[in-house]
Amino acid sequence: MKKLKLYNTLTRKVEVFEPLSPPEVGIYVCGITAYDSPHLGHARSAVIFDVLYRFLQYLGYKVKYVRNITDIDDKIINRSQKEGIFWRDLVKKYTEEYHRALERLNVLPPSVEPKASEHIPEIIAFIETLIQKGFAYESGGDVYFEVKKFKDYGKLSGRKIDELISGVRIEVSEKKRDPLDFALWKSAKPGEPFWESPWGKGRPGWHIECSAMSQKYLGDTLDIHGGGLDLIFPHHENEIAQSEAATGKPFVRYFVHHGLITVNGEKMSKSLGNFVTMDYLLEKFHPEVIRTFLLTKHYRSPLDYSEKGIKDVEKAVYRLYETLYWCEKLSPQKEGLLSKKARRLEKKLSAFEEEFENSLLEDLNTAKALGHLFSLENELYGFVSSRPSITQEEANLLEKIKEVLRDKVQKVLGILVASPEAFWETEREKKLKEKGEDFQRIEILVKEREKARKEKDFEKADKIRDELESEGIVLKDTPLGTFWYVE
RNA sequence: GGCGGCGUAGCCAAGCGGUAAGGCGACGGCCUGCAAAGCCGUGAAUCCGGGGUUCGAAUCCCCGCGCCGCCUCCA
Repeated sequence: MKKLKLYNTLTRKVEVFEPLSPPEVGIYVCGITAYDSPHLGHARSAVIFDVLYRFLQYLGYKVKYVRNITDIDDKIINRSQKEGIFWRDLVKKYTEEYHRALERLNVLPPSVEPKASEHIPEIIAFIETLIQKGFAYESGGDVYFEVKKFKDYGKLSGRKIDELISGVRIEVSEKKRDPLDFALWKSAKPGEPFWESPWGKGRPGWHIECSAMSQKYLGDTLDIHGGGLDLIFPHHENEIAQSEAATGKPFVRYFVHHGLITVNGEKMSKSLGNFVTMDYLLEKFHPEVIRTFLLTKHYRSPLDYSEKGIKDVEKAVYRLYETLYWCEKLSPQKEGLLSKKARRLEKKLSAFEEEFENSLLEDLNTAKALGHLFSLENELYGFVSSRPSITQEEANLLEKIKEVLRDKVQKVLGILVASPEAFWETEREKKLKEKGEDFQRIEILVKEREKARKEKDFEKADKIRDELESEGIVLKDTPLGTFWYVE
């Protein structure tokens, strides 16, 4: 089996990935807290780990992928009280919105998607273990984890306990023995949702659910634990403390953290108000364009969002689909071997097969993999757009290319999954609708112009072309006919 | 202040010690009824600045400058 290299936040190095018991791999990823609409950042997280999930399977691993949903916490309670909605209804609404967006982005569902509220017994049992082992204490209906008792605290984020103590920004509570201690269980105030527990009515703290649920579904030691960079501290640090204190075993072998989406260089977030919701983006751009955009940069780097950035990627994706469109249209009409150009294409294809895989093996370098894809596409486009007919051998080559695209690009990157016909149909209609244009009318004009050109009525043909151009419609005449798209 | 990261062509972005992928855009020639597209080709004397290590550095080390993230909920 080929070896994947992954950057491990625990060691701050790129390491060869060796699961605990191959070919099984257990992955746990922090999903969302369902209290508001998902934005591009949430989508990036889901898409990155989706590619990891797919690629590990491609390499031959048997992957169990767990991605949780936090469905009970302070933000959810606040929001539901503010809006006067039952908290479960609020969670349902945003979870559905999240799922809808991911489905359109062709993100595979995880093996399990556990919710905190459905694992209260496991969470309570976990907390009881921590109390028994002396790592946690009850205080006025709350339960806290005593950070000082866990000597490895800070090993993930590179923080030292003494330095953290001087930090004054941590919420101080008289119930805590130490400001660093964090809540495992919070007692319910009147009107708040609650569950019965040995410490009275209350709800779990945020960090404990991941320790309890990951253990339930994946065991004491996870092969991979993922999430955004912003979760390193305190969330993942606290998870390590809880889980290792409870089991005495290493919690995670590889911590994988991705970079955040920025806008003008600043983190996209609710508090800055600079976020774009997935509903908005999906309305505006084809899901594959968004997915491709999210893969154009290495997962650990920040990705700056701008509409221009997505537009650039859209053009590249358009070309990909135009190429595929012509591929479908070409059929063998003559005997014969490969032309010089086709031979070059053949070479490019075998280079691509190797490079594509190598790129992903190197710490999941999707940006590089896409680079190779575009390079192959360039050669393909040149071949396909310049000839009205091909030979049988050349047709076989095209079939081979399509097969490679299916096996690699579709399967692992999760893009180029639409049929070219369908892609262009939805894309043209959507863009025309935005402009208030009628699809049929454009189709008729394009056909009329083609007819006029055949009859050498160039005056009429040019008039139509000018008219369409002024409406933002781009025409491309090729040996196979006229192709058009909306800018 | 502590910890971490980033700075590569007009814009986006790979590159991780062996002589600068790819995308968007630009330019020249060919092709074309004319454009677009296509074809062929051009484009970073050089990787924020300055030192150092090395036969060799965008890549490693040191010092600056600039930007960002985390240290509080956050993908």
